[in-house]
Amino acid sequence: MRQKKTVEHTALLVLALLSREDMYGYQMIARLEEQSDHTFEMKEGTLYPILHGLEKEGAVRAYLMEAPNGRQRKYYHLTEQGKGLLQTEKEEWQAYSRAVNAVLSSALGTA
Amino acid sequence: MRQKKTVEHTALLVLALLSREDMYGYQMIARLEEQSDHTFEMKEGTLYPILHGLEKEGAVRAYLMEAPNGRQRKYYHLTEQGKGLLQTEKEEWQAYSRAVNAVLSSALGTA
DNA sequence: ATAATATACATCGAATTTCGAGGTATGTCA
DNA sequence: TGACATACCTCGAAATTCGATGTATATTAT
Repeated sequence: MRQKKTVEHTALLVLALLSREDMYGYQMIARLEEQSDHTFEMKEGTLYPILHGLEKEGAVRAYLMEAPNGRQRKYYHLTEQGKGLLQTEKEEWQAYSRAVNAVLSSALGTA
Repeated sequence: MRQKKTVEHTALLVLALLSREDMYGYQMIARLEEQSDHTFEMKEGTLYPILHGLEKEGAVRAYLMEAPNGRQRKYYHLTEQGKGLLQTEKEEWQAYSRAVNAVLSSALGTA
């Protein structure tokens, strides 16, 4: 049904992660898993296209950096525009979440 | 990324509505809109296929009833099996919601 | 009386989102 | 040297929702 645009919460999660620090893809998957207590297991086939989309929109900026061991990593940085997007999507999530809970709380006690 | 099965919360909303009383399709759309403070605007093209699916699964049972004005309506009743499904999906939603909030709360203050 | 609107059901193709499977390459460890 | 983890990527398939469209009946306005 989705309110206006989308309940595409995956991008929201990525933006939230990047608001703390620059990160690379593989790292995001791991962070999401720990921070969500193993509820989220985002797949690479989901994440990479999202990152590319956010980059195209100007919400993130990518740069290559070498890890201490010599491996090449692609870090993503949240732009000012991305911060705005995060704010918007966060509010959308809160409205969505509030609405689901409102419907649920009027449901009869399934424990 | 979805935890195990699905974040298909639409069925959850329908099941929650039916836990209170039997309802017909058109009524559900209206109830969802008011109970969610206009956040949800479920479309008929979304709802009817879901109802048919839930019926095939045995979560709801349909019956025809004539409205006081003579119009024919198709009411849906939540079965015992449907109550079990509601319970399961409710728990899934709670885990999902908790996880999103956990990631968000560790994000930097976007107001 | 008639036209417009609201109610009420339904289906179908298109768009969006996510996954699963597969591919490439490099670093580490047995 | 082979196995495994890290790290990036793409593509087709599956799932979900919407928009459009169709049918039919009741209500309201003209």
